[in-house]
Amino acid sequence: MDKPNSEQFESTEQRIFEAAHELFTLKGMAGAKMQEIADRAGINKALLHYYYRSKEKLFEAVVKAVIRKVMPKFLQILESELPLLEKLEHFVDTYIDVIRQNPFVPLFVISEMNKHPDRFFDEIVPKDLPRLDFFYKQVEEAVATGLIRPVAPRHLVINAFSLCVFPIIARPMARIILGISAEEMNQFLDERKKEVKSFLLHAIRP
Amino acid sequence: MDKPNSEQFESTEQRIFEAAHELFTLKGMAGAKMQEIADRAGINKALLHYYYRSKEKLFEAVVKAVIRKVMPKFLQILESELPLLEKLEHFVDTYIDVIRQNPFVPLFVISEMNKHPDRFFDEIVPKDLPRLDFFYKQVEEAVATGLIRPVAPRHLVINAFSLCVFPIIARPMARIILGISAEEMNQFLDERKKEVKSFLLHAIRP
DNA sequence: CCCAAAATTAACCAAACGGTTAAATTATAT
DNA sequence: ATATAATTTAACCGTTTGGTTAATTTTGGG
Repeated sequence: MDKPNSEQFESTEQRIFEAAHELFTLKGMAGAKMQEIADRAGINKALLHYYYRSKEKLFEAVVKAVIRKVMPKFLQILESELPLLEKLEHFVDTYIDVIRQNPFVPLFVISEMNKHPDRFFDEIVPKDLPRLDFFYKQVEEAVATGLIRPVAPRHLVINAFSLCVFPIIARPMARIILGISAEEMNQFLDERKKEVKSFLLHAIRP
Repeated sequence: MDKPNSEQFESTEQRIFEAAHELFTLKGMAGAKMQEIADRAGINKALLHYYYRSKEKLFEAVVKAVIRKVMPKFLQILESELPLLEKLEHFVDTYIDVIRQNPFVPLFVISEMNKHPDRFFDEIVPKDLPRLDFFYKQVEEAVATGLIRPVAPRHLVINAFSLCVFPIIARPMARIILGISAEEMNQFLDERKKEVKSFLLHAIRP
């Protein structure tokens, strides 16, 4: 007999993980309840403890997976072989796209990192994260050849991240600051890729 | 007889509010517990319900006070009579200062706004928030006179906010991205005011 | 000094929570 | 087919949580 359930093709463990991912990113560790996760996964609550021993373990699994998947992705763009200006444009385009598709993930990561900084540095963040050595060198060379004005490479990185991430994760706050409707806000975010690229490149031109 | 307690000069209601403010901003609504708040305020748990009827009411009181105090402050800087470029520098200086002194408040506001957007727009955000009409006009004039290159005023506002706020609220994440120690991160944030001002002004120069 | 109102507390309660257990069901290999 | 292991469930347990109650203490005005 077939089960009456809908998603037959993922394993129970996967279903649990996805439900947990959804609710943890939406409500945080304390806000998401085990029963809720079980309901969303369409299984009994005891199964959560069968596959993941405790709430903390389940939470850690989600956080670890998110970080290990997302973090290297963007550092790799910065470490790629593209010319500096193209690279910055590519970074903005792909980063804004991904964050708009998963708007809750970055805020979740930032929040939980602030609540338990030690855990992250000790256990969760992968030790083999790409360093930005190549990118830094590239910036210094661009400064030396006069392609761009003198800028501190580390600040450039953080500025690029800030301009991409913040308006999306702080979307309701931005709406209030600008005093615009939800539709206007959507339009505003649609303009962002172009505006951020322009802003970044103008900021570093010689 | 004097009470053995330390802060004699604030009312009980104030003490409760401050304890709640501290714990809510630190742990969020779900993460902060009523007993914890009572302990920190040095009073019996029932007093929380005596002064504020429920956890939600207490939470709302804190959120409302924070927003009503912080939000107009910065919009007013943008609406002040200063010349545009000085105004932007002043904005960056004061904003970065305030956020570094209360690093958890903006993340708290952003998080809770994302969790309950409706409540904020309906109940919490003051209806008389300053509009940025004067600032927008000022930017357009500066563009017309050639003081700055053509920029979309609303994007300029959000860019300024992003560059100031994000590195501070995402401090642990920034540390990981940059791969630097806690002390280096402090130094990095110390450099921020100068760097952001420079970055902003270079980005909009003609 | 007295008394009514306000402030504060200890004890308690029901619901929600994370977690466990033992039994039942399903899958797997022989 | 059958025995064994893996999976799933219903029922339960102790603790924590937000909230209440009734009694006690403190306060302030007449």
